[in-house]
Amino acid sequence: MEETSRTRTSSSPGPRSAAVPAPNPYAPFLAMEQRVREFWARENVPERALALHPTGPPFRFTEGPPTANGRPHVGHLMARSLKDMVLRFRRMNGYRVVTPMAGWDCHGLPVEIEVEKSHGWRSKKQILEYGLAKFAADCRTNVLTYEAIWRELSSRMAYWLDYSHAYFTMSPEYIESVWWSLKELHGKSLLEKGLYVVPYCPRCETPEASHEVAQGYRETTDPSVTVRLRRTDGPPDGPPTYLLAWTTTPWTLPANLALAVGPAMDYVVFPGTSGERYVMAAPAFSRYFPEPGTAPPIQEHLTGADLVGWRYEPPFPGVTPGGPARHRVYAADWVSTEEGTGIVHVAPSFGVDDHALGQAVGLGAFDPLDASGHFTSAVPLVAGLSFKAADAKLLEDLSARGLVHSQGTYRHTYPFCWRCGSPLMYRAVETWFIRIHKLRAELVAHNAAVNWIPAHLREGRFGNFLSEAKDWALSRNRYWGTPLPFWECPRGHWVAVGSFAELRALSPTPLPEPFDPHRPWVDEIPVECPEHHVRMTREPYVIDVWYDSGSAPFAQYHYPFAQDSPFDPAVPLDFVAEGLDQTRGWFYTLHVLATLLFHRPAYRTALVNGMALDEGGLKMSKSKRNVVEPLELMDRMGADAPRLAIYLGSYTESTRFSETSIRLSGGKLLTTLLNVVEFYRSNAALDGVRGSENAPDPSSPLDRWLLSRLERLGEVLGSAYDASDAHTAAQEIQGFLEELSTWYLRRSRPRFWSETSPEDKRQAYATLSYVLIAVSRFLAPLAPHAAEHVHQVVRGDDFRSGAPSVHLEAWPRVVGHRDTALEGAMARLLTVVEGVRDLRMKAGVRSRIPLPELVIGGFTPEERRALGAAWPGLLQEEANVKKVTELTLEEFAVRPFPEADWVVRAQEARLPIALSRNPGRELWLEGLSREIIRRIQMARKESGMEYGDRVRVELWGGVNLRAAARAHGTVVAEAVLAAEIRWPEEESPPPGPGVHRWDDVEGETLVVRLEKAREP
RNA sequence: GGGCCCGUAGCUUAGACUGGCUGGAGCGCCCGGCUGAUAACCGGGAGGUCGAGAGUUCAAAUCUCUCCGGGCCCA
Repeated sequence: MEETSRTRTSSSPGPRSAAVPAPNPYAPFLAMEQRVREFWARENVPERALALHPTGPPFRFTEGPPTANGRPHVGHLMARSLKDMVLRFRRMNGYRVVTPMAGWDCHGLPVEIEVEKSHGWRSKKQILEYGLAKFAADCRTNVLTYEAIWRELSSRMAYWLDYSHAYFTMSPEYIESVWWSLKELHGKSLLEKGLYVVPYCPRCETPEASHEVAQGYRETTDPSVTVRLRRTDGPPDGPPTYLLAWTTTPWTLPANLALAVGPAMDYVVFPGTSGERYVMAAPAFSRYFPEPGTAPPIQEHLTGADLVGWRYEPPFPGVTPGGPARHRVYAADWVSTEEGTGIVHVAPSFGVDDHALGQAVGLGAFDPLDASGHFTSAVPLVAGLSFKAADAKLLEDLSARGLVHSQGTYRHTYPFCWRCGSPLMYRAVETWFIRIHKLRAELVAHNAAVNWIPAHLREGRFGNFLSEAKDWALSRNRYWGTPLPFWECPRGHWVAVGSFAELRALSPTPLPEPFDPHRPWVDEIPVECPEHHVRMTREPYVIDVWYDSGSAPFAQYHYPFAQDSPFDPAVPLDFVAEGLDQTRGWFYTLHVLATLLFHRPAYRTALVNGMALDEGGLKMSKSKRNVVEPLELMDRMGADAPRLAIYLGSYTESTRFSETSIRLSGGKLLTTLLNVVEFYRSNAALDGVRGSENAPDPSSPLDRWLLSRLERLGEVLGSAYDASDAHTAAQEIQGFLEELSTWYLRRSRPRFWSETSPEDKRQAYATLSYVLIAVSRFLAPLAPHAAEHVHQVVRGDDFRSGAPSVHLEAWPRVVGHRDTALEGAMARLLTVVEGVRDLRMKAGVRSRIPLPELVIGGFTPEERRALGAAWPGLLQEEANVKKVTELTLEEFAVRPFPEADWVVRAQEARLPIALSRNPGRELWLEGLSREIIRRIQMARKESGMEYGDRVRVELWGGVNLRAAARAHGTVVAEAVLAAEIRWPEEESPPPGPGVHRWDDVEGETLVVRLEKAREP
């Protein structure tokens, strides 16, 4: 890494990091990725990769469209890393990904609100004043605000998507497909218009769907009030009796039309301070009067059924219209006593249960609010006030009239508009509904076939949501969206239009060319009823944007209108992946539409990542200033380190994101890999070797072990990737690289420098290059840049023009290198190696000094056979001993090892070892010669010599050092590439450049002076 | 209030479905070593009430229940 990175860093900083001159520890990553990206761009690798295997089996995929006017965050980095992993693996295995098309979610409130903000508007009315045509144009412009950033995110992290054919949910073709689907649903009688109580945003003046509401729950404090309502049909001479009702929405009290009680529940009657009588549920009584001494006496016990039919005076008499059924007590099974008084205030316009009760007993509706949630003149006291703002004034008035029994505040979670933040209200409005509940059973059945990752979602979060699937409130009283394609005839029926051709046929005038189906233009088309030949009007709504994105699998292809659509209505997608927040978002709408339209599951596999948290495990939010910007992260660390960190971590759970954690996981793996490759590159360059991907057949046990280990890795990876399990894949690769680097390579290093065993050297190169090329493919789905780097460097193509890319290569085939016996035996050998290190430390003899003999006992004949003839040599080098003696367990047990000469490690009963501890003068001198080598190497490095430079060396030292150098002069000269080694006569060296001095080399002083030798 | 997920060493995690050796590894830390990958490598060590408690069992990190803490979702 060192040399190459030094020359490359100058060109590496991206546009954002250019301002920060501080040295970046990830410069090697950045430099590597920069070169790779340039290569990809020059060779059009992404385009070619996406076009691979045009006739291969399809792997069906749909990219979930991000909202095009929002910025990407780290969560998208997670989801996209996972998607990329799966798609790359499939491509490597001959599949045709259908299709890696990017997509944009273009419609809806997010866009409208952005445009409203840009104009500084405060209400929906201002949109109309501005003009719908201009507004739609503004929305269209706003949609792609962040397109460039999204493209950069994809490109920078190497998530290869086809952006040039991206689908837009606002395109006429897309909308036409959505219209087709709506007509289908209409044909199946799954669409219905009616009065439904829905979550309603008064600021946006539109209902929201349950999956939208799910985005916006927040903790909030509301007033909590208990009102007393006087019974009007009691005995005329008795004291007044009051029913106590509790609410946290005082603004709904003017709309009160009834009270509800639990018919089987117990109620008590107790006296007030002025002789009046109160009624509430028995469990509530003990909550209202927790101190036994202060509770009033209970005068009477009643059941709920006793109360049913009572009449009472409404909280706002004269304001709320009366009626024969109104302002009476009804029985309801949903009344609870856990909160409030067990007597529930019923406002049919503002609650699901209230509405249902009103329908059942004929209460009708009374809704004193206008579309924006402001009181109309129906309630003069608060006319013009918004519903929340009216709370205080209404309470004041109730209090003045003596109707407030008690009040306080109530802390609870309450839904707010997921886009504009206004508190929502539950409100009966006229809306179009998809009657999902009718198909609940089918929804649940199809879910059973989905391979959820993690699996618990099937029965858990997603399954629960399905089993109580609510009808889908589809219409929105807004402007920038797919218009609802239903036209109403004045004669009282309506016509669903499923295509532009149908619209054309119903219109006496030709459609404009080109036709934009958005509002207002769609509403300018005159449409005639085919039966009655009168002008029809379109239902004035647009539809929920989530319906748009849920339509992506077919609408992105303009199905069923396009001639060459790859969409097959009978077949689910093979794969989708998004964050956990989409469980009730996109995953849900995909599932619902697939079931309703095609009667099949939407996808076979759904991979769901957890949420991205900050370093301390907290949710990222702008206000906490703990948001990690994915592009900034990659500018600093590159893409592969964060990607690997994602895979290595437990991404199906919430995951912490920080530079530190990424450095320690993904960065570490990457460093190990790059170091191994750099070792290979620098040596191969010196030896003029080019990597080969032909399967080698080496004789060294180390090589054969590595090949076997590689093949085992391939097997595990194959099944892990096949199961979309990036975590296992990444951890396996990490483990393999660790063993490759710290065992195989450490032990094999001398083989690459050998000038005496050319065949062994050739085999080492052949093995290592073969393995690294395989690793580059194993790694390609996870770390696309690093994989390409390895591929280019090891094959010797080195990014030249026309060089093949790893991302156009196939998954490696199994060639039969597996040798489990060898793997087992090597593991045993490793325990011996560790044992020798331990013994050397106990003996106090450093590794550099050779020792005469290592005795081991207990290798089985099978293990010996598996390791082959060469293994004692392996051990000899690793242990730095002159002789390895093999004994059986029995022989080892009876052989004496006197402590003066031996250190023994016998506790490993099945593999005992003994090491002779006294080197003797000859071996000690040999060790000393290696001390000299090491010092000269350090001097070489400090002097900035290149690996291949030949040098002239002058040495000064004591008698032992001289003796060592005399005995091993040739070895020393070879090792340090010395053209000449001299021991000058002068007592001490002249001062000057290239002089290095050590004062304690085994007790003597060593001085080295170096200079570069002239080329011979 | 309900549902789902998570909790293993300072950090990242394996083991949990299918109970069984002394709960394994990497990073970090301490001691020592090594030096043609060097912000690398090797040996040794300290560090764990497996969130807590109860139950089932010859045996529980693992199965069951309760509780605590965190996250997400719902009402």
